[in-house]
Amino acid sequence: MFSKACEYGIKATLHVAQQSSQGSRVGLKDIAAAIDSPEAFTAKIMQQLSRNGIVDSIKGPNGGFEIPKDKLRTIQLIQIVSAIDGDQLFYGCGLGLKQCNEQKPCPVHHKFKVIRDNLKTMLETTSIEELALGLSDGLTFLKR
Amino acid sequence: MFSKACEYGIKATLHVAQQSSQGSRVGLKDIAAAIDSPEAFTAKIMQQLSRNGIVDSIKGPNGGFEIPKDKLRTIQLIQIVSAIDGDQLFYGCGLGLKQCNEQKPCPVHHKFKVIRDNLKTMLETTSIEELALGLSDGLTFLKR
DNA sequence: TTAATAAAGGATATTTTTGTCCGTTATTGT
DNA sequence: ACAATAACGGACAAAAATATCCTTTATTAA
Repeated sequence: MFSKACEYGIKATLHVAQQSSQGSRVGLKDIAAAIDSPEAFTAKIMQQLSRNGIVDSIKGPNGGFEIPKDKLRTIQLIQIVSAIDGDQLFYGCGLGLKQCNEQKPCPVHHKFKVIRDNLKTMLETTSIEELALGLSDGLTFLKR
Repeated sequence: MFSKACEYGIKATLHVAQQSSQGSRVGLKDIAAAIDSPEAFTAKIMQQLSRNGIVDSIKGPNGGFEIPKDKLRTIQLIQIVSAIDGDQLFYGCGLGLKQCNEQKPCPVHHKFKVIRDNLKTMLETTSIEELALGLSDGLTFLKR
């Protein structure tokens, strides 16, 4: 469904969000440990998230990554997915046709549209904040 | 969503199905042309489909691939996807966790389950036959 | 101002996916 | 039997995704 990079990106963002909601800034090592991901690769993904304005990055001692508390509520899952994997998943043809639309649909076009629209809506309406809450409450997990 | 191999596999199967419903057997060249795919790579995929009993393959002159008419109705999309991409898409964790279930769910577990179940049901209930019909009727297309 | 810290970024390596090439095997018609 | 046909299968090649390494840049505190 999502690329490995995107999976890491979502998990990393959620960890940063959860820590930010507690007022803590987190470093790369901490993130990689929390989500069980390769550190250097995760660094690349954090750069993408930072460039896309999803997390703030601070250099130097006591630096790290954070998300301002008032911003938590405004970030939806789809922003992370779009930033890392693009939006081919939502708009591209399920069978990979260059052009596929209502006028000239592939055989699965209509059936797929329903699924993709559901997925897109779910990602659009799911905030980082609500998911981070589940982590804080110990109801959900980022590794294992 | 699906791998390129799987996209080719679905398109190839549908082309074979459509031709089989007209009583014609089709060769590799014909398939690759019909679905606009690399011939040699498509050959590998046809082998997988053949080994998995999704298409029959016949060697020698006038050989090629076909699906017995009475079998068309019984093949669902999910068989092709499972044969080529496996069922990680339906059962694996959306964030790539090794273990992710009701007891120890990832943050998107519940929201994802809905989407994946919808997808799985759609693939389980969509037959090759009905999709091939759309092709025969000129309502849907395998390339462009 | 220097040393330490931590992210940024460029270069490189590894693995997986996608794609190609070519000899082998089975089948058919002559 | 023989030549032609077409799928099979193994080896190889290219591209993309994943992952690592190392130097540079910014920031902080002593």
